[in-house]
Amino acid sequence: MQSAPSTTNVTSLLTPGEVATMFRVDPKTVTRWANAGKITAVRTLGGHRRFVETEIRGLLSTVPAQQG
Amino acid sequence: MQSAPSTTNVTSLLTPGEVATMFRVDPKTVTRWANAGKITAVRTLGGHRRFVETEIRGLLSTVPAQQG
DNA sequence: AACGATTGGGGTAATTCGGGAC
DNA sequence: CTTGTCCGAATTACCCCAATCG
Repeated sequence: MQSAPSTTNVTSLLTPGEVATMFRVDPKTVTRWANAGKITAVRTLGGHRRFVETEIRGLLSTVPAQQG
Repeated sequence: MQSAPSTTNVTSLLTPGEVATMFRVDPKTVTRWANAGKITAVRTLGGHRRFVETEIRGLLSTVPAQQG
């Protein structure tokens, strides 16, 4: 149980394209998931979406074997 | 371009149709293999399956040795 | 202010899912 | 025992173009 800092939040955000690549789907599909509330989306000031890496990786279950 | 996050999972995934074409079988058959646990399947948030390319390639040929 | 690339939104075709039977 | 096809429904992919991102 490591306590994180207070004011600094080191949350890695992924772009729709990144998430789309991880799931092998179209970026538009990731947008659909966000609209459906299936994934948490952080909106930029311009309206673009950013996704929490930890959440995405958590959704990417089954832990496929590492290539190599 | 955004960036090249090293933390991003670089696992290549294939669609049922892709795997079906590689094995020269019906996509439905690939689904049966996944249901039987014969192959690892990663599900999208919509329920569609994605298969690990390395796993499929390994199944296609037991030993991907160099071939004339 | 300008540039290249990505994203968002809407709409339609293609693919995939799930079950049951032969 | 395994595979391919049928049906209905859901999900996904690709088309357009304007806006946003870095």
